[in-house]
Amino acid sequence: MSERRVTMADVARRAGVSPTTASFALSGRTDMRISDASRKKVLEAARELGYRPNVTARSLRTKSTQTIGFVSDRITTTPFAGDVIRGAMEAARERDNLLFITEAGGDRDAESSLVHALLDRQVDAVIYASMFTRYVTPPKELFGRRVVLLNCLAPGFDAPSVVPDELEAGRDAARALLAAGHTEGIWAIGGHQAVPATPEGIIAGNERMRGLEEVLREGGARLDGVVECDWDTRDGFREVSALLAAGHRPRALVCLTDRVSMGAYQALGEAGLSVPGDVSVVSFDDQDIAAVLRPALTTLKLPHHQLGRLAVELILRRGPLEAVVHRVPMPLRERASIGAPAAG
Amino acid sequence: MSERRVTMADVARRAGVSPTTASFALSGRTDMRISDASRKKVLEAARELGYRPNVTARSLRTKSTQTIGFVSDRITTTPFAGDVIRGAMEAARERDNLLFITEAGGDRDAESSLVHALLDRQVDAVIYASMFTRYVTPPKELFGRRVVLLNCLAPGFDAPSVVPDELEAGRDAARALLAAGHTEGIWAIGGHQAVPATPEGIIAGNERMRGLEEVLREGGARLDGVVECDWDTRDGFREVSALLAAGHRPRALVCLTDRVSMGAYQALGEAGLSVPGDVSVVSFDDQDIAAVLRPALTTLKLPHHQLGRLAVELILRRGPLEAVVHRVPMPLRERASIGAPAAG
DNA sequence: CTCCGTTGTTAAATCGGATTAGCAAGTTGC
DNA sequence: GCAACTTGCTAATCCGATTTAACAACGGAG
Repeated sequence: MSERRVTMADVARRAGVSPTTASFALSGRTDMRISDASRKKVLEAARELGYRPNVTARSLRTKSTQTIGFVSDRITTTPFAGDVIRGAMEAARERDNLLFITEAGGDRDAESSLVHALLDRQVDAVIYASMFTRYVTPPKELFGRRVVLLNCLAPGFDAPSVVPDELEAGRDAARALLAAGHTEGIWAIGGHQAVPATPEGIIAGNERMRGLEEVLREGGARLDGVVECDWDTRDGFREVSALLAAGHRPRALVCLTDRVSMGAYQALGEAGLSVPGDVSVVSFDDQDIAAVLRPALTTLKLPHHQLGRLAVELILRRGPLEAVVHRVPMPLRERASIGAPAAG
Repeated sequence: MSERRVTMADVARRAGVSPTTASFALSGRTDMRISDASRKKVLEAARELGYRPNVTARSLRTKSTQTIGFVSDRITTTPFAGDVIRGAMEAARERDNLLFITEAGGDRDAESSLVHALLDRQVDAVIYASMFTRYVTPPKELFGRRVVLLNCLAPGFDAPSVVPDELEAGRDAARALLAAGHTEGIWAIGGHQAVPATPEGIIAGNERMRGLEEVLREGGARLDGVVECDWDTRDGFREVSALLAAGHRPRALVCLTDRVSMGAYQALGEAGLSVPGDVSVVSFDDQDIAAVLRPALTTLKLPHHQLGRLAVELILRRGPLEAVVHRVPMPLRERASIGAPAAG
C-alpha cells in the first residue's frame, strides 16, 4: 500500500545510535541499560519522523500479533451481532488489539477453513461465538489453542464460556409481574422448551422458564399455561390468536422473545385488547423493536455488549484461561407493557 | 498460540531439497525451473506434515498481507452493519483474504487511531464505510492509500465509491404506486430532504424524492404533500397522526424508511384505517421489521450485501482504483402493503 | 576437446523488528 | 596499580518466508 514507511533503522540513523539501542529505547524496556540521553534522542527522532512500528515484522519475532480472531456461525441475524462485536472491539482497542471478524454460516468446512486462515495469520487467540446460546463442538483446529466460547457451551472443551444469565432473567421476569400484582391468568408464550425447529431455545428457553416458574411459585402465583412456538413474530401472532379464540382471557403474557411479543401485540390488537390495560406483557432480549412498539415493551435485555467485552477481557488477561462459565446479568428494561391486573 | 508450527524448512528437509526449491515448488511459480520430481516430493512432504504457510512471515517479504481493513462510523445501528460486513467477508474469503473490522463511533481521533492500527498491520487496502449515505472526509492517513468508500461520497478524495442507487429506487416506488392505479392522494412522509437532526437523509432522502417526483409527474400523478420528519418510528407515528387529525385522507403513503412506515402503521391503526384497504404504503430499506409487519411492507431494499461485496471486489481487482461512483440497484420487495386506491 | 547455453538447484540476502552475546570505557575495591 | 564490576552500547542472529545471484552438470556446436 504505497510509499515506504519509516523503519526503526531510519530512526536509529537519525538519532545516531544503533538499531539495537533504538529498539530498546522505543520498547522502554528497563532490563537493558540505555542512558537517558540516548533514550531521549531516539524518542525525539521517532517523533520527528512519525515512526510507527511494523506490527507484522514484530510479530514474526515475538509470536504475538496483538490480533484476535472472531468466528461465529452468523453475524447477520438480529438477536446478536453488532453489539457483541462492538463490545469485543472496544475492549480490544483499549489494549491495542484488533479483531478479525469471520462468519462460517454454520458450515463445518467453512468453519475449519476460517480457523486455518486465522491461525495462518498467527492470531493470539480465537473467540468462538454462537448467535444463540447453545451447545457447540468447536472445530478440532481449535483444540489446545487460546479460545473463549461466546454465547455457547462446549462440555469437555477446555475453555471458558461467556453466556447471559438466563436463569436469573427468568426470575426477574416473574418478579416484575409479581410486583405489579399479577398472581393469576399468567401465560408463557414460546416456552417451555422450544420446539425442535428452534434449537436456539434449548438453553435460553429452558432457563428462562425455570427461573420464571421458581419465583412465581415462591410468590404464590400460578402459571395458567405454556404455549410452545417458534421464536418469531408469525408464530407469536398465530399462537396468541389461537389462545384468545379458544376463549382464554390471560391477564399477563410472558413472551420468550421480543419477536414473539410483537406477534402477541398484533394478535391482542386485532382482538381489541389493550396492553397493558387488559393484558400485561413481559419479554426477553430487548431488540430494537422493543422500544418502538406501542406501548413500549418491558423486557430483559440480552447483554450483548458486555458479552463481547468480557470475552476479550478474559483473553487479554495474562496466564492460562480457566474453563469456567461466566454468566452476565440481563438487566430489566422497564417500559410500559406491564400494568396492574385487569379487574376480574 | 502454542505448539511449534511446521515451517517451510521442515518441509524442505523432509523432501530432501533446499528451502529455496521448496518455496518455488509450493508457490507453483513457473519462472523458476523445478523438476517435476522435486515438485512432487515437496508437495508430498508438505501434505504429510500438514504444512501451512505463515502469512505473517510471508507478508514481511512480499508486502501483501491478504488482509483488508474495514473502518466504519458505527456498525451497530440497524440499517447497515451485518449484511454489509457479511457481503464483504464472503467476497474476501473467495480470494483468501480476511477483514479487520473496526468502528470509530464518529470520533475523528478514534478514526485516525484505528487507521493507524490497521496500517501498522500492513493491510493491503481499507474500506471506509458510513452507515448512512452521506458526504465524508476520510482521515488524512488514508490519502494516497488503496481505499474504497462504502455508502459514502468524498468529492476530491481519489477513490471509488459504492452506494445504493437511491434515485432509481425513488422512481421504482413511484412506478409501483402508478401500477396499482394511484394518481392522487399521495403523501411522502420523511422527505423532502431530511431535517438537520437527520443528516443521514441528505443524500438518500433527496434522491429518493427526486426519483419519486420525476416518475409521478411523468405518470400524470400528483404528490399531495410532503411531510418532513426524523427517520424513526416515533416521528412517523406523530406526523401521520397529525396528518390525519388535520383532516387529510391520504390514499397512499410513501414512507422514506421502514421505521417511518412502522410509525405510520401505528397511526393508521389507531385511526381505524386499514392497510392497504384504505391506505397503501410503500417504503424504503427493507429492514427486518418490513417482513413481519401486518400487512407485510412493500419496500425498496437497501442492497447491503451487494454493497459490501462490490467494495471488496473492487479492491481485489488488479491495478489502480478509479475514482468512480458505483451505484448498486435497490430491488423492490413486493409484499402486501400496496393495493388499489380506495374509492373516493 | 573446448566453449557456450540450458536446466535444476542452492547459498545468501532481504523484509523490519526483537533478542542474545559480547565489547569498550569507566568505577570500585584492596 | 591492577583485577573485578558496572554501565552503555552494538554486532550478529533469529523469526519464516521470498527472491536474487550464482553455481554445478549436461548437451550440442564448432
